[in-house]
Amino acid sequence: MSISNIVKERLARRIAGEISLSNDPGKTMRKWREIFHVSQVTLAEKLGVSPSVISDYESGRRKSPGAKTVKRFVNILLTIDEENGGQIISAFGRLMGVEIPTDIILDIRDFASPVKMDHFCEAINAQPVACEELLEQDVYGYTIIDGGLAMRELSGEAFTKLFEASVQRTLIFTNISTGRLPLVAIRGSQEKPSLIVLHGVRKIDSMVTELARKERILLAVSFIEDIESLIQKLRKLNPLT
Amino acid sequence: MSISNIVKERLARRIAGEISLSNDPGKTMRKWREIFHVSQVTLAEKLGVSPSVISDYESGRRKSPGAKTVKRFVNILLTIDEENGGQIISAFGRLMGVEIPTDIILDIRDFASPVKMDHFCEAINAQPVACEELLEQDVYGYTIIDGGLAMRELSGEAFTKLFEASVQRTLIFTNISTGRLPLVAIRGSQEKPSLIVLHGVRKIDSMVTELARKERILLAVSFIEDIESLIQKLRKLNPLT
DNA sequence: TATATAGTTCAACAATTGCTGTAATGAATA
DNA sequence: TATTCATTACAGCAATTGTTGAACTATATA
Repeated sequence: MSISNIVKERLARRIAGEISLSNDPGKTMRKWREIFHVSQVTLAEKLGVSPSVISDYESGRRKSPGAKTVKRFVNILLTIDEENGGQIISAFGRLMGVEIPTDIILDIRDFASPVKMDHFCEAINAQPVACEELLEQDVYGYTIIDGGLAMRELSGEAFTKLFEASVQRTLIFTNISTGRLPLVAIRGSQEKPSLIVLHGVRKIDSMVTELARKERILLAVSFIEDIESLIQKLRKLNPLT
Repeated sequence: MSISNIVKERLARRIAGEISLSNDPGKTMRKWREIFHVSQVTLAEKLGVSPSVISDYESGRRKSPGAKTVKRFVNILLTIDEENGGQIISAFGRLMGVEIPTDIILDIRDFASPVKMDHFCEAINAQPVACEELLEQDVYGYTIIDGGLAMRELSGEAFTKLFEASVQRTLIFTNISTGRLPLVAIRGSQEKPSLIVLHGVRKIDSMVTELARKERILLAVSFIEDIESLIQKLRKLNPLT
């Protein structure tokens, strides 16, 4: 069994588990479909059903998909990703050594080609607040984290793993008040993200900007309205085709 | 969120995932019900349904349980275990740091009170082949591993974790040919099981017995017919009540 | 502005689930 | 051996799923 197959199976189990245990399985299915950047139409095609089926699930008209449906759904998503080179599977693979609950990950993506940090920040209405001199450099992907959940559930070890998986990438923390915790956690990490974006901060802390400067990480604060728009804007940035 | 709650949620996700992705969800449900030592009648009671419902799933008359059913099923199993002190949850918790696929674990149990190794061996028709002088000592539980799967899927790190989680317990490897790999993997581990049972070995290797002697682990070979009987016999050993 | 593309909503209907209750089987034990 | 206890098997019924297909709403884009 190849390493990527192991990652694939673990990811499959996690997605299936998350759907089955969700209070709103349809919403969770949508989340995963969107993480895999598959349209309802394409998904329906591959499943051999009409698009309305997918919509009915996601909108909650069908509330409790059967095990068979969940299985087919998960397998198709993973197959589609494999056909496209397995980018999403491998992005998750990097996070797998330590068990990071998938529900803290709101989105994850590798770019088709590098994106300049200033372009990235612009896209999500983010103001740099430390290490602005790095704005010309590139990032190769991003991970959006539910900061509140992460604060509560992630161990130090898991944080380290998250940073290691984010080299040359952007880490976006939503749902946080000051941004202290992630920046304290990062202190002294060997491997770390190139760009950290905070979203939903109430007040920007001088301690936080100082830490970012010490670690030489470009820190930015996004003023985009809500998390939904944040995800949408980034999806449109540098698509595969 | 307490540590045991995190373990509980991870375990829930895994079980739910395993059921949904299984080719035979009913069979997987039965497996987990049995690991938690719950009868169909008790489970049905807690779920507020008739026992035939459980039977219909497990026998395959209902082939594809809905997400809601899976969720209720998993939650009830975990709740029942919590009411009994959470022994199974914590047994799995010890295995959680490294992601060990749950399907390599055929059964896992902590005893209500210590069991002498010779009594343990007798119950499963096992002949000691190394360190027989330890037969008077106690074990506090056991884990049955699908050896074939473990060989193929477990990393060295995961093996170490498995041994660490098995201190003062018995590790039973089924489905193996020589038993070399687990005993090589154990070499030099700080923490290790007290008793290793091999089941299904074709020929017993002098290298294997030597390794066991060096590590001072009682090694035994079980001649019980099949894995099913092995599981059954052990279930009857030193039950909770 | 026409024309894709993505998604929603819903009527309709067969198949299956989710459930009860009862009868039957089997195994363990007083 | 009679009596539990655990499980199976199944008839039967309401609710829901799984499915199609058509009509409809956005939102881009040529």
